Amino acid sequence: MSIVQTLEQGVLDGIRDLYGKEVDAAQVTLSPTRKEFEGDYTVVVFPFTRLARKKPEEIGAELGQWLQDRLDTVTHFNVIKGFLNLSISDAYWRRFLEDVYRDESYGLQPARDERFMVEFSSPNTNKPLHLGHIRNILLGWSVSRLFEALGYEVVRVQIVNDRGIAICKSMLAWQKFGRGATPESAGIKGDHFVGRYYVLFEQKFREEYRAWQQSEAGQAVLRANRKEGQGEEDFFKAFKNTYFNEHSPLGAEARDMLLKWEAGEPDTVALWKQMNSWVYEGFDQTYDQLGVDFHKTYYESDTYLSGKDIVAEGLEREIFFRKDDGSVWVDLTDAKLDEKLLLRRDGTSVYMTQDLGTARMRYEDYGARRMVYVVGDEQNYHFQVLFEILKRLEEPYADGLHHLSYGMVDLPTGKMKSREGTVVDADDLIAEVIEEARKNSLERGTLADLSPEEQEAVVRKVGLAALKFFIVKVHPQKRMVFNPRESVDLQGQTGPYVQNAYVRIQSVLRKAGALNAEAATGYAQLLPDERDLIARLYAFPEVIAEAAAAYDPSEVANYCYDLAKAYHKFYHDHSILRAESEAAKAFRLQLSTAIARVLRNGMDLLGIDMPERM
RNA sequence: GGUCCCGUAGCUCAGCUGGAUAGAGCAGCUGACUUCUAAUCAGCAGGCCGCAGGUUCGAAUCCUGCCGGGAUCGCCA
Repeated sequence: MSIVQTLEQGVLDGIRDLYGKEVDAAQVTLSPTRKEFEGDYTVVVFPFTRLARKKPEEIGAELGQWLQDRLDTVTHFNVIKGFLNLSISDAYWRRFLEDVYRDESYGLQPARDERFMVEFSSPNTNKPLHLGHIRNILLGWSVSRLFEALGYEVVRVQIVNDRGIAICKSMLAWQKFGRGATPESAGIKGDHFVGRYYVLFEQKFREEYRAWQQSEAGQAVLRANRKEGQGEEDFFKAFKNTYFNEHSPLGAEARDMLLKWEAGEPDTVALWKQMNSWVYEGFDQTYDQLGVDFHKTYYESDTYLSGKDIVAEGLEREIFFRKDDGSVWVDLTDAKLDEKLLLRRDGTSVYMTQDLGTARMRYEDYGARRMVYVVGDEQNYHFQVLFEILKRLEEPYADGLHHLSYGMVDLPTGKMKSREGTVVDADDLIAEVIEEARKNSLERGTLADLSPEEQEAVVRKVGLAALKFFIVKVHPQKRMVFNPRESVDLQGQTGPYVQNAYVRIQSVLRKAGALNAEAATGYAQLLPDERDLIARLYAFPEVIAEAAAAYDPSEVANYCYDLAKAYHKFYHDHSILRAESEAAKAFRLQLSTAIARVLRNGMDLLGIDMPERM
């Protein structure tokens, strides 16, 4: 039984014994004692005043004495107002520390035979990854690591939107204007290369549209369709889609391309494969830079027709219904959701149809009864509906679905807008943070004796830590402001700050030589700072469990930061290698080793690597 | 307009299953490196926790209403 459980149980027993009353475990508030008071854990006794009919101070004193008398782990206590502060014995803490010291994988639960799927990233193939994807990827990766830490077998998947009109635009632009160029010939990363043609298409299309607006045909449409009081510019802005679909030669070509693709026309399919393969090469490089990978990639070109069988099945079971025009719907008004279209009247699927199909497909592939979708919060409603439908279909995994919804990433100047060119490119950003780390490292000169390759590895770890920590420390649900200047900061509440605590420990350990763990046993009287550090280590597994339960990596990030901060202070205030005794030195080395391990394991859950030096 | 999310220091964020005097970082000012990596530490200053009610021994935290910002609302994904 853990110390927290022991104390909780002790309080329940104590109340029963002292006052003859039963207390619900939920009424016991047990929290780490605040720094300014003496003690390790604090019980709030206010809730017991009513049933004991005594003053809080009195109850605190009686309960404290009761616990001290009966529990070996509680050595003394003090009562301030309604707060009972309990002190845990040094022996207990020392034993616990030894356990952590010996356990390489402290905090990680043993494997259990249960699969857990996490879907994240899920890019389109018409443009490179950007800052928004980075938040998505980091969240998805961390959550998958969190559940691995709980012992699940996690399957990481992405679903790539590789089809549709967007990629056809790129294909068409390349065909018309590319002159056979390749990423190699152009010296550009594949995803950026293809992205350029998408942009080029949009540019050519805009030119075409503008010319049309001035033409007789365009002006005639304007005269016939403009609304009362609508300016010419406003009209054409609103008319853009219609123009693309009904008037534009380029639009016609792009749609024609899509039809050919759907018909499986060999040349079109070959071109499509070629361009997408360029994109995937580019994505893989970016994923590699970020240190993430997937077990399985699903392609929409394989899945976009799926789900129709589920719709038919739902119709038969009268979970769905058909309207007079032939379209198929589900009525979720009794779950405070709307009616939702599942199949168009021409029998073609919509996004929801496809998602139903892929959900079942993935269950058939992996049998995961729990599944997390990491998708931006603009799709909250979509997932509410999707999950509700799957429940009504009584899919076996329906109760294990979760939409990890996250807020948009804004810039200090406002929203990212592709049209205004303010989108922060993922590759550029990664290069930038690494460059910043490199500059700082050179100034310090601490890596001078390492080989260029080793230096580079450190600089990469530091730069990426800055970027990743900056993003992952924020609660997913919140919109966040990404300040590029602050994201490359290496000081303060940052990834490198946490790394630095680890590096300091490694440096001390290198100088210490072989550790005589036996000697630590002689260190009887722990300092308050040492007790505080051990108690923090003690909380680690619980932090992981809570972060996983809340699908919230930021809890781990904040924990790591707090631990690193506490250690930095300890390091500053107390000498380790020149401790007052051999026992103290051995103990502090042991403590430092354990802290380094938890920092490394914790940051690993966030996808952040620790350098040995920096 | 309906529904959902957010609102804490100048800025970026913790704290939210109710508990002690609301915490960090950045920015500003002051100090600490011949001593284990100063990417560090210590200090100063900075707050009607959006507003107003309610519940409670106790509210940043729970409930209601309002204000401000954002997302979304049947054939885009």
